[in-house]
Amino acid sequence: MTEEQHALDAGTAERALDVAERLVQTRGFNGFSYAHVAADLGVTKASLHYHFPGKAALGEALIRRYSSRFTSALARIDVERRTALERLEAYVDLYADVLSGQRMCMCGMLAAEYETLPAAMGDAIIRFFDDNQAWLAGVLERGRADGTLSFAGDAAEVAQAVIGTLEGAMLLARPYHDIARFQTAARRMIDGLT
Amino acid sequence: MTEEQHALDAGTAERALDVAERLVQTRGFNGFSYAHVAADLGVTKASLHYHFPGKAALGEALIRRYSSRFTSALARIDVERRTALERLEAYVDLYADVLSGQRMCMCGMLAAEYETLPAAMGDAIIRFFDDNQAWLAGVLERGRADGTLSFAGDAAEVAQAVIGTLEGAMLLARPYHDIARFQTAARRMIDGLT
DNA sequence: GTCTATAGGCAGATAGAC
DNA sequence: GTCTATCTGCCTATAGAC
Repeated sequence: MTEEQHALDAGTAERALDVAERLVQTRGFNGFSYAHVAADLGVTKASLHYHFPGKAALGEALIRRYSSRFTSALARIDVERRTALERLEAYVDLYADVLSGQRMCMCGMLAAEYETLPAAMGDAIIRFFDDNQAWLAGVLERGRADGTLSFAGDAAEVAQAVIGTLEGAMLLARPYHDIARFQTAARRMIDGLT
Repeated sequence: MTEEQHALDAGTAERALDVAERLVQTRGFNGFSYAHVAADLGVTKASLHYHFPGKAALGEALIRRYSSRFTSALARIDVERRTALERLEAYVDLYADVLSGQRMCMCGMLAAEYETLPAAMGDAIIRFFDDNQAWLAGVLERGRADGTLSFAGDAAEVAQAVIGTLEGAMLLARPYHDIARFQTAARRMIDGLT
């Protein structure tokens, strides 16, 4: 089954996650409601409550799926790219793809709203960034060891800085509707590591 | 009249802005209501509607005041700091001060919610970042000219990258309740320019 | 300027039929 | 699984007294 077919055949729960994910990434968790999702899906709010008991559960499912897909993407990069630089560029492309869909990184958006979120969602967001940082730190460390990357200090710190740079660049590119703004910042960041 | 006295004596409108500003910076524009502000102030919602006809007007007033104060802060830096590096560090301190109050940069928070905001607020946010970028580009350009800073390419691009780095670092530091996370990223950024 | 009272709408959520 | 119907509460906002 192709990915396209899967999207068409997906059950209500999965399609609800698709719609809710887009809404969170464009409007924020506090900027959408069950009514929005239901209308877009052509079902009633009550139907959604069958699949997700409440908005908190929906939010947790959103982060779970998003994190899982991100982890898979990182594993794919490990397989498909050889050098640290290529892996770094592929990582940046993950963000660029999100932004090209007029969206913010879901966990970046949720980080902004952190104070208002159910505790379980907050914990999951932290884990998302921890996992990203750990993966990136590994790439950076190996790149420095084999001489293809160059930076001073702790790889974990640089990994943090990389994630912050990408999230910040996305945050600012969106109001301007200008993906080039993101690409320029990302390019400068990578250049600073080579 | 001292600033402290001013804060104590401030009229309802000004105090409402103080409360709303904090709420926007911690919870987002879609994460607070007139009821929150009124309760914190000890007045009724109707009273707030006398000072600000609607939430959109309140939001515009918030950005207007925030931008005005930021502009004043930049002018003060121009007067009080001499070198480009000192000005850059003072600029970073503006952000650090916001974060140390457990807050996100107001315009960074609003940038995340951009899609859901009244058009006038969106335009004002764009102007805020444009003004910041213009000021920073000037500092960077002069620093490069006198040899105290070192970077390649367009100063305006670097200014964008600096703002993005700081906003991104704030965004990520908040869920961790860890200001050091911000300071580390800011320090690395400045080191990359010297 | 601030209040009480109220309007109209949308939020998240549930009960129970089909 | 999905529906209709309904609930309670909060939202933004207004009218009019003091």
